[in-house]
Amino acid sequence: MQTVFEQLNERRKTLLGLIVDDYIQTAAPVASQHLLKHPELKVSPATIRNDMAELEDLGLIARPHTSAGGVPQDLAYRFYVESVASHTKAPRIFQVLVQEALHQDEADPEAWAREAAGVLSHEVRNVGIATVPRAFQARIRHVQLVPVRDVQALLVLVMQERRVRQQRINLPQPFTADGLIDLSSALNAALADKTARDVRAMVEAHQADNGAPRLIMEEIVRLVALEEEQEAERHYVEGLRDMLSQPEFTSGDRAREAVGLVEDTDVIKQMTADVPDHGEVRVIIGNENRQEGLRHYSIVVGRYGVPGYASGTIAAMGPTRMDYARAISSVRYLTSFLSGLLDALRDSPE
Amino acid sequence: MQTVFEQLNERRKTLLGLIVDDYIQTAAPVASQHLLKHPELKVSPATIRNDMAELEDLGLIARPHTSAGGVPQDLAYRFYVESVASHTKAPRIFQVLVQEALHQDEADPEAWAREAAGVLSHEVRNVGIATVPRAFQARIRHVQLVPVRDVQALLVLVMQERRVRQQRINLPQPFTADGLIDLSSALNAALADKTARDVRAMVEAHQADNGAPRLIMEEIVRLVALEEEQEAERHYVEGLRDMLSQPEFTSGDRAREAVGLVEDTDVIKQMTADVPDHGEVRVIIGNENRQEGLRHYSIVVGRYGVPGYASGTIAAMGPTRMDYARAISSVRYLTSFLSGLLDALRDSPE
DNA sequence: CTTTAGCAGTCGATTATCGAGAGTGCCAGC
DNA sequence: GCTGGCACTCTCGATAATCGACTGCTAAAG
Repeated sequence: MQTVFEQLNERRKTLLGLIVDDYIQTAAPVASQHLLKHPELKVSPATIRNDMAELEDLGLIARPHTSAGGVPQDLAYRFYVESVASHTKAPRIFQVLVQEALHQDEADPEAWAREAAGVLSHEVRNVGIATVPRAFQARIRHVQLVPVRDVQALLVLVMQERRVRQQRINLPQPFTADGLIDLSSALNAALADKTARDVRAMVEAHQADNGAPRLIMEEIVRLVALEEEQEAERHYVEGLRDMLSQPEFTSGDRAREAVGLVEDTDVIKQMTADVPDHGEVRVIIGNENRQEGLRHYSIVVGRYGVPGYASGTIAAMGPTRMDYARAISSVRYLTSFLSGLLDALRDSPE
Repeated sequence: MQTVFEQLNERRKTLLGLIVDDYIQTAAPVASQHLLKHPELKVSPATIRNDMAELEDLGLIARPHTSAGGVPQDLAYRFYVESVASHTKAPRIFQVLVQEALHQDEADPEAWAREAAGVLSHEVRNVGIATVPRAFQARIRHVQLVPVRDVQALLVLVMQERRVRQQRINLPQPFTADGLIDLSSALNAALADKTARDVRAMVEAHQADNGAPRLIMEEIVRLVALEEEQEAERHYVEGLRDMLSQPEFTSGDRAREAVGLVEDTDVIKQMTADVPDHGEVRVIIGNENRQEGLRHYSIVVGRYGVPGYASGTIAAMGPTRMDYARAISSVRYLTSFLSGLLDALRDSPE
């Protein structure tokens, strides 16, 4: 793949970059005459036409019809992302915006994710997605049973990285409020700092036991396991409206298709399932997507978090003709900023 | 307004009903010849044309152009809703569907709302909206402080109708886990069965006090008050995709407009703000909407709940040409079913 | 071998025209 | 008040024509 780009001389590389730039901005096939406006190109339109014919042969651009301008193909975007877009920095204004949006909810990772998705979608004028950070190995920090009624209680789990998970459970026998508090204390002593695996081992060690504690511990195992599973990732999706204002969605059919994709939680979940390492930003362009339906979309996805502790995902989704420079820099900035927040959360006093 | 309908003789009334019926199904202007298929009308097409001219004069139907069929206006839908649509019963299949969907989450009003919105949207092939039930006068059932870290805790409030509200709060001084449990017990003893007003009075009575308890109680007041306020209603919105499959949204612009409306939480909140009494179902048609943007939409909204105890809202939203009979019967069935669930929740053993 | 100039040719988009078909409005008669 | 009949109107789809934008190619120059 890389060899394709190596076949290009310098002029053709800059030409390709300019074509992608133009197309990203105008959404219209780029004509050779139009490219003359760029001062970098000190050649005649005929030369440009020759070069474009070459780019077409290499599969980098295509033409909607015989006498039309060039439209970048997935491969051209890949080139653009590798050579141009990755070196951009997020604009200062965006940085300030992020800081203001996220410093409001001091220590609430759930709110961070929501805000991040919103800010990102606005910035890239496409869909923004963020998952709530999830622990690598979920460890229990605190357990509490809150009475709801005598045979039902609310099980509140506070995880090591301060995420809170709650679940109503039915009790096998009535409990008084005091009884539950005692039970909570006992559970706490036994379970603090334990992982799902630990708890499961404890449950199995006491096969003979039954009654309330066992039932509750099984529920705890289930919740902690959920915490560890990919499927359980809570995510926020914002800015469908922004994406639909892009010219590729003027047709009603395309717009409807996009709504279907975004409303389908499976699609979103898969999108955030296979993410790069911390700090890295991955760009998935058009056909590189595994999912059929995303063939005309690109995704810029990054992971934030603290290695070995907790991590979440930030992604921008839009048509393949999206502003990669902006998307990549925005996602990168958001991941590093959120990582900082998470890190501070971890280091904060016990 | 009622007088307009009184000017119509029986035949014209059934004619109007049939026109609305047809238009709801086909989304195309209804021609006089097409109406002949209905056996109820034992007259010639010419007579029908005369009658339709009359309906047009009264503003009940309009024609897109001089030689086109009739399109019902808001007023005609109003007539249709009053005279026809209100008497329909929800089909058995739908009832079973609702029962299955809602019996899964035994005693979780939050989940009920989510499921209800989804089921409704599917049934009416439009957007379904449901709010989580909210107490009339929020009463505290139980208070619990769960340690998160030494200067931060999770305040969990269980309300009288078993809704759970949680909020992280910062503590003015470090607390141990045991200290928080003691504090929780004290708070519980003092606050069980109290309303926001009660708590506020207690706070004011102890002006001199300060420190943790006072701070926490102020937070409790805020939360309980939120519980009582309209703005705090959590709601679920489902089925945008279904609505966009309606023919009025084939144009990209219309589709985009709809997405904007649904993504705008303000619009949804206003929609569920002014609701009818328990058991009643209100239909708001086109221009009857207060909000400019909803001029071409209708909303079928109902309240469920137990009077004097708690209530929530169920609504279907779609283009004015929506299946009112189906929407009204579905909303009515859902409200009564959810009311039953809530009632059972209240009567359940302490 | 690369670049340039010029020109013919291609294709999409827009506009115009036309005919068919659907459906109404109205008039005259029952 | 209802009906039959007929002329008129308007939309919709197909076809054709024109315009303009751009390219591809060829041949000459660097």
